[in-house]
Amino acid sequence: MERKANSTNSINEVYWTENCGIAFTLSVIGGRWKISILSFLLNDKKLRYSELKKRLVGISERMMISKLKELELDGLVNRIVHQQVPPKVEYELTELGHSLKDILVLMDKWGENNMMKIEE
Amino acid sequence: MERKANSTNSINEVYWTENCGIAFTLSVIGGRWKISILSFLLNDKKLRYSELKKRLVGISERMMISKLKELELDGLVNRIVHQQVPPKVEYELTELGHSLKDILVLMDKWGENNMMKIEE
DNA sequence: TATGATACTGACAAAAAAGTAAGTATGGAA
DNA sequence: TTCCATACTTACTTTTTTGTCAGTATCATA
Repeated sequence: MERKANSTNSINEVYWTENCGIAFTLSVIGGRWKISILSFLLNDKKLRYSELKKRLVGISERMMISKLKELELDGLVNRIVHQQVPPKVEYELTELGHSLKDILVLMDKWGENNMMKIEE
Repeated sequence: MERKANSTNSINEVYWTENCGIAFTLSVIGGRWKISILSFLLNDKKLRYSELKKRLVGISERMMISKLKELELDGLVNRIVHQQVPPKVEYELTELGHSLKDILVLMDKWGENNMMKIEE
């Protein structure tokens, strides 16, 4: 979570995300959980925190919150808070989030088609 | 490099790459360097190890080799060895590698379009 | 006989990402 | 008055990825 601003690692990442659209896109959707979150929101339109968590098999509270927060900060998802107890918070894609649809669909197809060819 | 086969981390990754095309695709092109390597090979057709390295600003020998090896193992690049001294080794995309073109192009466009909207 | 060019290797260290476990706040229902 | 459900927090540990640095092999050429 804490990034060392001038580690070589960080310098390299910044260089590439600033100079390459693909690297930038990857920085936004990369990692273990973000694409799964985006996919579920793409299908289900709007989901409560707890509903999303149920779908994300294996995820921990910490990852849930931290990835949702990153996605929100990046403007890909909206966080809708209902003032009630117990709390109810829903998540949905923003327009920007929706604009990733083509990429996600293509990636899904490619994966489905080639999973069997590549044995990792 | 060494993965603990039954860490939760690894279990989660396996679960998602096996059950989700997108996650699988991400496992193949994710990380700091792979997409850059693929992009350069997509543009330049065929490149020597040293030529590729020059383009990959900031990369170390270790990362070069290890990422090239992974890409080769996954069947995305061909490694062409010329029997001569000093050594000459060229890398090019396979057909499978080329089939990622649409995804990479879309990702590039999306990144270029949205880089300014998202300030990280 | 030493040097140079190229494509690597390997042991180790730092950084980043992911996971664990135990909390907190709220107000209505039992 | 204690308990419950939900959406988080927080401090800490483990795992994974990335980077550093100093090698190695080959043979033609100087």
